Amino acid sequence: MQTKLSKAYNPHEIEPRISQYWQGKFVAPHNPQGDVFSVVMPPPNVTGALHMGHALDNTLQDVLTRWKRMQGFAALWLPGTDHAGIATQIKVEEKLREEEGLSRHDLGREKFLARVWQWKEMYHQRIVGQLKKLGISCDWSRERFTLDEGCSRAVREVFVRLYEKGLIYRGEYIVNWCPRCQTALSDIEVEHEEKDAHLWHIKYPLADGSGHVVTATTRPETMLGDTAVAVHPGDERYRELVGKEILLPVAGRRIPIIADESVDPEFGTGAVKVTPAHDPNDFEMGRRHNLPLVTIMDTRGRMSAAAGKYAGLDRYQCRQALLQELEEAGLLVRTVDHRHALGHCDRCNTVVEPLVSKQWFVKMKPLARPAIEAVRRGEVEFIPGRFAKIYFNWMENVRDWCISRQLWWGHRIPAWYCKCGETVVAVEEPSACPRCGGRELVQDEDVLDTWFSSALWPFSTMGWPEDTSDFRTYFPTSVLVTGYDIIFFWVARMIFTSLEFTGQVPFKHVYIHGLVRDELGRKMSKSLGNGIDPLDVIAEYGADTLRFALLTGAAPGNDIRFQQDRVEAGRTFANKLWNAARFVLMNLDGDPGPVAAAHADLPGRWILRRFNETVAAVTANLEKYELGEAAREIYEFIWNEYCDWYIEAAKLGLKGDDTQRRATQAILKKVLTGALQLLHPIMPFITEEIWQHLEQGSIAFSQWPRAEEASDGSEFELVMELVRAVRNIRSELNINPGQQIPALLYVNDAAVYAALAPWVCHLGKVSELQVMTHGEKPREAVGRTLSFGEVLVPLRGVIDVGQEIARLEKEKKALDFEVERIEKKLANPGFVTKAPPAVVREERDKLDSYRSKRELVLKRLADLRGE
RNA sequence: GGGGUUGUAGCUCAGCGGGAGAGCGCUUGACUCACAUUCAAGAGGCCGCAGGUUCGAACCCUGCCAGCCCCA
Repeated sequence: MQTKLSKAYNPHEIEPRISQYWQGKFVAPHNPQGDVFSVVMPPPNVTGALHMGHALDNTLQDVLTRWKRMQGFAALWLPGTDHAGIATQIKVEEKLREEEGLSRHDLGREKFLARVWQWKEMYHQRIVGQLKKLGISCDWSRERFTLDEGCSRAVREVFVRLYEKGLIYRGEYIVNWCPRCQTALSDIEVEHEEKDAHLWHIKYPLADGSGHVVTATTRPETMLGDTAVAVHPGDERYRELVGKEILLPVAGRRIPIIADESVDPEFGTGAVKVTPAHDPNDFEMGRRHNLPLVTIMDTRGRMSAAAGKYAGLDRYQCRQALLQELEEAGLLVRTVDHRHALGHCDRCNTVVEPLVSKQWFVKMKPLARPAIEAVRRGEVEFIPGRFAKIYFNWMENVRDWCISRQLWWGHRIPAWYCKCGETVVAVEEPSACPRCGGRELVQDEDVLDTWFSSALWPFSTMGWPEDTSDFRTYFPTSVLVTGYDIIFFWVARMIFTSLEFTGQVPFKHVYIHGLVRDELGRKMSKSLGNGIDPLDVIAEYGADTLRFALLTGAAPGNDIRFQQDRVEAGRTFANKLWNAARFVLMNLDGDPGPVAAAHADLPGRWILRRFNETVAAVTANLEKYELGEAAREIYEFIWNEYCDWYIEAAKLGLKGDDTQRRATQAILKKVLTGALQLLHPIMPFITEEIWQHLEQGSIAFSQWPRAEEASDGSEFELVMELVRAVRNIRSELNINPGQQIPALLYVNDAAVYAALAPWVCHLGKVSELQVMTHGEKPREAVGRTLSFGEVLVPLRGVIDVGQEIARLEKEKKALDFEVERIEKKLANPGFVTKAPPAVVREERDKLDSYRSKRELVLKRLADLRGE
């Protein structure tokens, strides 16, 4: 036998070759005519390798992009990577410490940055290689990096403009500080974790010696920085004491008792110590009451000189020592178990310390308002829609964004300070101070939050602030595809920066997906060691299979469990398709030409109709971003209809005369190539490979199939019903699938059904199908009631009439139930008058069908019982 | 405390107003000339619980129970 394809599907032979073939083919047109589709890739961090989440995210984008490209859109998918400030810096610092025992300070800023660039080059290469293995069709000629020249220019431009508008400011505020990373963090970089802890009740004596107040705190060590004690103004217990003074134990300072609405009288004792320099709420309270800031901790979480004798101790050591001293002094009233949330650095998991320091902030309220409205008006649409609620919830309560980081790896803040006290904020380094003319300007040491540059990604990558043709053509983008975990970090920020600087939304749709979890539903993480490397899966099963596994069986926005079973299902599907193609190729001799509708046989007409219905269904699902449903739809068509029914039926057509043979070949080919096209966005490699055995050029640039009006072919469904009935009987009688059996078909119109006989005999392994309208029915036969008649398989000697009677009894009971159910429904006047006429008609048809089936069953029962 | 989300076949999940579905697993039979990574037949579900809306509810609404997530 001569075949053009190997017997089993082998992705490892195909995928690298096809990858090579695609090289450079997905460059988006410059200045295109017609409709445009554009996507910017959420840039992976250059910290390390890609994980399953990236595989999912990029698969989704690739499906959309390939589909739109095939639909004839000028499609741009712009790739890139993110410098990932703090994450990357930590990695390089770790490496430096492990391999050379050096800190970044040992190297100095310049040399350290050179190392980070080396790291970046290496990991960037790796990431690009991984993305290519996934088979994604992005435009590598337009690849960007958040720290490249263009993006950096955009960052400075945005910073300067916001500063000039008063939307960026610098000031001393309390921020989240990571004592390990030695930098400020924004609110959302802090992860809250519930932990069992204690609430300590501490006696604070009044300065006039007339008594004391008991305060409750979870952080006794900060009492050294207390500058007040606060109670609720309406709290009768303490009314008399407001305005008096406390003599702060240990520190020996006098501090006032104040009244503030923010104190919860129900919490603890109703009196709280106020430490404006070490607690965000207290900081606010301190501003309201003009309390001084007493900072008693340094940036490493150690007690500072202001902590007196406790100076130099770690914050937790200090806590223990201080509690002991209070205990001994009889000031520790009681210790209560208490559960509360503690903030942790999302990069290194160290407990974050609220600290007062000078940082840069973005004023959020004025920027958030238009961003909320744009989503409310539907200019940006979240898919699924529920994620808009999450967005609103955050945006409406957003606080100012701390954007400075005490790191080296990132965009240096474009602010310069002069000895005269002047601050210059500019896109380019100023040569002299505009106020005093001094030339010794020093640039701010800090860099910007990574997300500051990410926020500009959809337009900075298109060339903004220049008015480039890409920017004019491809911005705003069509859709952003990303996970729900970064709606706040990224999506929200892109929307407001884009509205502020381009006057347009950055994307029309936001397609949100879930997280990829492990087989047990746990988050994949390094510490658990349960991560599955997408490259391992590709190495074993191929990228198509991985993509298929990620797409199927998941609803938009929901988390996915990554299951081995699903991957294997993908592989068997690929193999199935491969072998279907193999069959077709084996049975084509040259190009069969276009389908001649007039010569299409019954199965041919049927599969053409089903193909067109599938085109419509797959396309409609893709329009709705129901990618998993689209995948399921094409999967079922290929496997259950094309392979299981049409190919089997076509074997008969191929044995016919030249006309029949040619017509069958044409349909086999047309439906296969069409199905390949529908599947191509999902499984690009295998479809490209098979396509090239059948057609010219690349499937990636072929035209997406259109649903055409096709001949009906629905009588083939009668064949299918009949064949299933025969197989069913065969199974009941334990007859081998290979053995031919005779069958008798009783129907109203013999001529119509006699035409179906060849297909029934072929597919059902029926030796002879006798079609009749009346006549004696053999007693020793097993039957099935059909929607259009009755089929009997007569086998003298093998058949137990008693068993057949029992089976018929059972069937009668089931039909009685159905008939009764529908009769009741139709007897209900409410149903007949209020339900849509089509539904009522359907029910009537069903009733007729059940009744006539029951009739047949009853008659057969009577016959067998000899009544 | 606020917001979100999930509860459907043994497992993992689709479906989300008019006759309960898929993959895997399980049972039975078959090496049928594209494919045993296969084919055929089958077993298996008060669609979390209780109310409500509706001619009709697994699907919409409310409450409850159980789980998960985010924010404070």
